[in-house]
Amino acid sequence: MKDNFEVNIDDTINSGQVFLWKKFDSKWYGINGKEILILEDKLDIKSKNIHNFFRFDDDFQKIKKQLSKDDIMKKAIKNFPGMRILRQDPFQCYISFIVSSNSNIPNIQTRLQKLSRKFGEKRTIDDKELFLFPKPEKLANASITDITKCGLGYRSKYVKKAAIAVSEGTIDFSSLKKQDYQEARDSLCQVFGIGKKVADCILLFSLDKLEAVPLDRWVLRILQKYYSKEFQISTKTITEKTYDELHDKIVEHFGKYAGYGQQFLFKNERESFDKKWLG
DNA sequence: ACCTGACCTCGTCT
DNA sequence: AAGACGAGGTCAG
Repeated sequence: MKDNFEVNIDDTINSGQVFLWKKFDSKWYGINGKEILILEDKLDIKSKNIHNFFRFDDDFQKIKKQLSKDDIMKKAIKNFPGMRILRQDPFQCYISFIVSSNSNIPNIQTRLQKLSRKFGEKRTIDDKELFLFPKPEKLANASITDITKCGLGYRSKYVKKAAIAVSEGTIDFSSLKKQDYQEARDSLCQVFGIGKKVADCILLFSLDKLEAVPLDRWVLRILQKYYSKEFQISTKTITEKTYDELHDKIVEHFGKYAGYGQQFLFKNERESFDKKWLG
């Protein structure tokens, strides 16, 4: 029996992994692909969807214990002990992070909301109008002009091409899940608009690759601030090469659940700067 | 191989 | 109130 009470829903949703969530009164309403999830203060872990989404199949205590290699990480875990990594719908996750590049959370959220409203199916639940995430075919057939209307800017062509790759079967998420981390990442990086960072987000948040560690501006800043000796960080900008070198060092230090670790550090640091989450 | 600049858009700050 | 700034990167040269 897993510790349902230990999950902190607010911290989990507001940790930059999901964007299509909104709180009405005390309930969270969220879109996960073609599902709508509604969360109250207690999670119904008997629900297959909830069990899967919150990764109750992970041994969370063991993961936290394995990650606790140093004081910085211990403190981050202690501050947000109920934050989990979610297992998202892969296509939604894939598009979400393609759209995230060179942007911020409020902007990402707006873009995804507009995309869903324009291209997703409408559902009415509890008097609320919600839109499912668009299907791959729908985005693949959309015009660049219409996608651009959702505020994606130069990312519009990334989204269209990426959606085509999925609808044509060039990208197949169930195969990627079966591949190992490196192999799956290489496949994702073939897609126009996906670099290593975005690939790592997709792998960690939807394809069960817990050793994926997205190295973004924040994580870099965190590593420079607290781990500069540990990981011998010299450069300020991430290049193709330094990305992989750093990643290897991180996995070596934190182990195979390093992705969870990244999430704790990210959440902890951003909270200390009082950055905005979902609005 | 590496490095640098450009890039759409929008919320936020001044 | 208008204008500048920068944000969970990626691509092209």
